[in-house]
Amino acid sequence: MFSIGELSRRANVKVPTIRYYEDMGLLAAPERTSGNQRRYDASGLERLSFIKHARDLGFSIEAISSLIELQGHPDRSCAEATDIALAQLADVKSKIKRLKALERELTRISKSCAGDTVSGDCHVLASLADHKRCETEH
Amino acid sequence: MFSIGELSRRANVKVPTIRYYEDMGLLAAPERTSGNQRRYDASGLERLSFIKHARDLGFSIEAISSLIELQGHPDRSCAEATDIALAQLADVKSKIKRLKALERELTRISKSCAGDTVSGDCHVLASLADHKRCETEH
DNA sequence: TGTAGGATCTCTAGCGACTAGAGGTTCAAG
DNA sequence: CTTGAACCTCTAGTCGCTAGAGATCCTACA
Repeated sequence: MFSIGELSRRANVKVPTIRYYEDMGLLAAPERTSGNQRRYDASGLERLSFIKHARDLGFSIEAISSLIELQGHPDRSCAEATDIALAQLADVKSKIKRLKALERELTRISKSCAGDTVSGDCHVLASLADHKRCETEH
Repeated sequence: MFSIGELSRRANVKVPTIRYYEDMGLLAAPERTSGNQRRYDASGLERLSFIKHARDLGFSIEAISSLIELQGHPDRSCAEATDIALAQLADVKSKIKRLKALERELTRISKSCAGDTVSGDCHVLASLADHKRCETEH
């Protein structure tokens, strides 16, 4: 049995975040000492590590809720979990696509100025003012 | 002179967002009719288009504030604008890098399950539970 | 056993960049 | 002059935390 601070160190998740996950229903409310402090065991750490890993991979709290729900029903099809993971993958892919378009445009805009002019004649500002100067869609 | 709704259509920015930009000091408070409604001219549209384009490129409100400040002082060096653009580019690049790592991991995780098992034996859930199964850092 | 002080508790508010809604007023067309 | 769409301000909600206040608890050391 260990404290919330110890759990925080072991899972590498900040203390207020742990309490937030409990409020959100991701983490079961643990036992308390007579003085009302939380005391966790290995299963609490395991659960929190799951959440942390999923958050690191960009899953929303809601998606993680669904995944945890599924864990609690080992008889249900794993296709649901795969669906959630695939949706997350699609989301990541579309973000990458969009960011790459921005990268191209920002590279072009940044290069347009040698840095030796005054801002009244600045191509960076001009490029931002006028979308038509853009070479790709974004 | 046109209304906020007309400005919204022309710049493709929602009405409440325009008012929000005004509150944040990005957009100058425009003239008002005797009935207290906002009336914009071409310069308002130009300014809002600048803001919209910069937001689309991922610049923060704060960064846009700085850029607008610079526009107001055409004698100052354009190097500041370039710096802001380069910082934004660096941010975009690092986001791409991180998302690509996630993409690899999510692809692997998603593929690990054919979808015909029950969740008690689901590799997606197992992979999320155990970071050590990951092939790359993320 | 007393005490110091770090850890914990709950609660509220703030972040960024909006978005939604309530309840009221104004504008423009017919 | 009436109708109703568009406008006004204000507050609260979104997501996933994070920060702070003020109070209580736990533990190690003297």
